[in-house]
Amino acid sequence: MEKLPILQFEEKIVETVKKNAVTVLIGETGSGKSTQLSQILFRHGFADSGTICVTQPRRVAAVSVARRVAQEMGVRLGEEVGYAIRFEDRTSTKTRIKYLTDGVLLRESLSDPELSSYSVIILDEAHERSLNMDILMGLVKRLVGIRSSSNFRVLITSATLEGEKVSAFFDGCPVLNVPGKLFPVEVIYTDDVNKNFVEAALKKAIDIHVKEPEGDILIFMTGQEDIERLVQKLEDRVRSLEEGSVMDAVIYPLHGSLPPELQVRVFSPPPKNCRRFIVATNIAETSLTVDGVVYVIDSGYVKQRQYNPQTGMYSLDVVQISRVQANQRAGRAGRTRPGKCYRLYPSVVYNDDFMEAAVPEIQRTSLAGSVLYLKSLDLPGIDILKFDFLDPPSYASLGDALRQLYLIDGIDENGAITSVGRIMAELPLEPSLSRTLIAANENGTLSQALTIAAMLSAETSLLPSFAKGSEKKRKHTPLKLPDGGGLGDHIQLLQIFESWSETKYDIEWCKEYGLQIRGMSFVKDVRGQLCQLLQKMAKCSTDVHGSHKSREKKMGYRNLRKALCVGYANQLAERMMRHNGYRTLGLKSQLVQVHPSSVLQPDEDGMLPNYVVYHELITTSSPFMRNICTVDMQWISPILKKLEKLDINKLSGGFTDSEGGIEGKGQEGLKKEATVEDPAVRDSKINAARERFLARKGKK
DNA sequence: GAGCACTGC
Repeated sequence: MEKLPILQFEEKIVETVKKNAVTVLIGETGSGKSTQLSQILFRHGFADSGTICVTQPRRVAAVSVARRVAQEMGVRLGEEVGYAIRFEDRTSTKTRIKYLTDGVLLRESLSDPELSSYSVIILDEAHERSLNMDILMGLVKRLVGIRSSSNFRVLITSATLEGEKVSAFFDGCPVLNVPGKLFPVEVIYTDDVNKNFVEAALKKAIDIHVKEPEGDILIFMTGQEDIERLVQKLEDRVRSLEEGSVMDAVIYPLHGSLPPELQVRVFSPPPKNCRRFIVATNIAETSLTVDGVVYVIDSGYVKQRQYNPQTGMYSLDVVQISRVQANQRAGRAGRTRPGKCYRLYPSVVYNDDFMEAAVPEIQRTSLAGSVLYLKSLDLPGIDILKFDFLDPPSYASLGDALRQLYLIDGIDENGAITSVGRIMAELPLEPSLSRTLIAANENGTLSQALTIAAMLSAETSLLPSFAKGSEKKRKHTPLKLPDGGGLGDHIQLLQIFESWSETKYDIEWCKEYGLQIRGMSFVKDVRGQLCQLLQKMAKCSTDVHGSHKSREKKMGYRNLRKALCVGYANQLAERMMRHNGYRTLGLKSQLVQVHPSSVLQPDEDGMLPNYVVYHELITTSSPFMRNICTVDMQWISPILKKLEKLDINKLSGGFTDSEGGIEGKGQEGLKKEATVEDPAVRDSKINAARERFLARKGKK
């Protein structure tokens, strides 16, 4: 085997790590950092006083890299080299090198805040900036100070463009560069800003197909819709080109909601003399690697989910990619031989408009869970509002998290974590669902609530075939699923799982009802894990098996919905007097609709229920509530009272040093947010850039 | 009458 580039730097790496508590390593794709770094340190005795731990952003990566390292070291997987991912721990007391997902490491720090079993922590692929990774970086930075007397070492690997920033965060620690083994990729820009990237991609792809030698083409689009459109157009055009003038072609869509058996098609080699067109989302950027790609076409866009802490609303927007992402996409063309990347945007857009890196998840998501988690760690002298993050979230976002947590009893009016909050933090669920479980345990409906929590955790992977157009293609229409009995989507989810469990988890049953088997077995696993955790925590007072099932059903699942109402205290809505629109009940009232996917139906008078709780707000074509459960008016009055008493300055307790508490800081928070989160600001920025570009072009 | 990008505990 050819020597991996990183091995030439072995001495340099060892020397640097010996002298420094923290080292940043910039390693391009193919440098071998994920498999070699741990082995290098192992060879030089860094595992003598503890385990070397390496985090990976994805489960499959943790497993496959561990397997590879075990093989290279000639040991059995699970012994000297092991891995730990959710539902699966293949480590033993012998383990010296341990691969795990960042989520698992974060959970471990709950029971061992100093992560004392590890002599070295390697945070791999830190530039992906997942929420877990950002919190880990903050925690690890603190550990470096606390464990300074020991030989505790930290390595952080990142992409080229972000390394210096990470180094600055770790007090200017050294940065090592390790080249990759990629082939050169020629980058070709367009002269114009393309209004329609589907058309532009079509033209470019056909152009390559006709003019360029063999090699597969990978095209980056934003989502299922534009992928299907482009695939259709490509098929039409390719068919019209046939009759011997060009080579054959096959066209594959590739995105997350594609059933797994269609996803894996891209891994089987193409027929001879046949060019493959793979039209993909950013799933092909990092998660899946397609061999044989020589040409990449990059639309320059990606679909991103963002959270607005002012309104509690999520939206899914098409946004410009970052330079890091653009380079990652280009790199996909150079894995097997020199390649070409066609960017469907001009170089000035790349240079002047693209952000260096994507907005990190910590600035795009609700922080209730993370804030609760950090509070539960009881870090002495650490105020969550002053926590040292690589990119701090806005004050608005932190304030929103505190408000949410207060309303569901996770923290008290002074912002201190409650005993309920501690239990919530132990559960691998969002706070609203863990609070629901606790309430359900108190009113005898825990078993059903567990099922709902598990179903919601897997929700997107359950109903794949509900997508547009697939109705017609399917051979038989699936049997009709339970409908929640007029009580809403949570009850429907419960009924679906219960029906399945009555068949003893029969796979055929899932097929008949059009449910994804993988999704359903994931639900079963999650439910099992939650049961175990709760039984361990409570010792006596849990009833995870549910002896009151039939009684609950007769009562219209009253206690269960009551428990949901407690957990979703921050997600209440009231129907408007004369129509079926709703207004959310909270600090900022929003006008929202029931999402069309809901099972909730109007009654004989054409009216929807008066009061509901919802799982999330999402703006697509307009603002919607997704996953809705009916509740009674009398359950919500205590919540409304609590809402009146809410004092955000008290909640953010201790954060009143100079500017009069979090409200005073709020403005700063808002401003900051506008630059990273507000779509309107982003759009005007794109337009301005477009104008700048056109003006420049006009001068020539 | 509308539609979910991608991960993870």
